[in-house]
Amino acid sequence: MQEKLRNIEIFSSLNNDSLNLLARHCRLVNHRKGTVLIHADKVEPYFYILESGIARAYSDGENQQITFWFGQAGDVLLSYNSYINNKPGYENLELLEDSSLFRIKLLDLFKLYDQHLALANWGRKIAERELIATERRLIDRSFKDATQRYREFVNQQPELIKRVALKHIASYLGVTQVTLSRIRASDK
Amino acid sequence: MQEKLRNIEIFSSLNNDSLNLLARHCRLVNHRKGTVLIHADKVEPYFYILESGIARAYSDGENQQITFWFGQAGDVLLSYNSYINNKPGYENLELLEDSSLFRIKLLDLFKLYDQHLALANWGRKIAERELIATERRLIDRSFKDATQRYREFVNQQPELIKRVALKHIASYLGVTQVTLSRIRASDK
DNA sequence: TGCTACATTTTACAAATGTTAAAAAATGAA
DNA sequence: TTCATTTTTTAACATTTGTAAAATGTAGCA
Repeated sequence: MQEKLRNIEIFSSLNNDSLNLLARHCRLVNHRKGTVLIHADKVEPYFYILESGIARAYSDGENQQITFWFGQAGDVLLSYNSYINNKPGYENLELLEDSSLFRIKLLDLFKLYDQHLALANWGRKIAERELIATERRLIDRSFKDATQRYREFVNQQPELIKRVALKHIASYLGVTQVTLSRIRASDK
Repeated sequence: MQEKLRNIEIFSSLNNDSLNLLARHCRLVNHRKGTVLIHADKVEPYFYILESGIARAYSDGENQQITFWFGQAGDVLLSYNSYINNKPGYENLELLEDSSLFRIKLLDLFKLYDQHLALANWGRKIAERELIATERRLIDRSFKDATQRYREFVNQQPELIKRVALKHIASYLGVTQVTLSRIRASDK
């Protein structure tokens, strides 16, 4: 198992001992496109690391769903809200393609955090990294208009543009699908 | 020092030993309103915990500044980008009132993270908590219009409304000051 | 092939927000 | 207080984005 994990960027800061500890609790599972791995209205017992495939995190509103995160191979799929507050939250996690994932029990992760310094710091860095990315997106909503945000998304996430439905990308960028269509039309 | 720290909510999960370790590196400093404690174009050597006063984090654009975070007594003032990537970033931190703050050298914090399990987990939880708050704000930008965002801000942050200039609150909410004025006018 | 469901684009119109400039109000210092 | 500065509001107009509905495109399947 640890050979497979070793290839994933997010584990590169871990030495072999720490990685083995994680790997011991790790199981490789497959799920089909459309599977909702994490439900907003439940406290889910697992977190995942994408081995292959694409996922999105979304939040349900009255009339719409907002996609606020995309995950690709190597990314951690984790409902931070349910995991920190031990309560159902606002995050759903859905697979947008048939995927294979490493699955780990959250209880095991917590135990590792409480026993193993390197893993606690690894978990800290994952959250910090995600925080910076989210903060930047929030700032970009103010600094950049929808057209700029779309163009940068195209440049920075060429894989996602190819493989993800535009309706999801529209809500990720903070506009309606109609607006996204207009942007794309004027970009030709 | 640790008696003072003990009163701060963010330290409540730490036992006395851990808190003492932190307190040993902690110095209480005072700064005047308007002081920029952390500059986006520098790698700053300290992080702070607000003892009293109010602060904002902002990012500079060509024609405007975006305020993306407010801090009040008990909050951690930290440039995550500079601290994670060890590079200048996008975050400025300015005091909006005369303030007193606990100041700690980031190098000391890093050492503590690498040596002390409880503190590493403490740092992890701070980042995770901040991540959830930021994620929610990003989602709210899509789900709620400016009027709703303003009203919720008023309800949830009554202190900030009283003490912070509206121009900063406008940019925090993701609208121009003119729009915020209109919302306030129609709310009477 | 033709049917079905779903995704995307287009259109026309409405609503929200931005821009610019100026006036009014509030703040702070001498 | 008075003056100068800054903040906030108001106004008029431009632009962007949203909404709803129809048209078109696409993929899978019987």
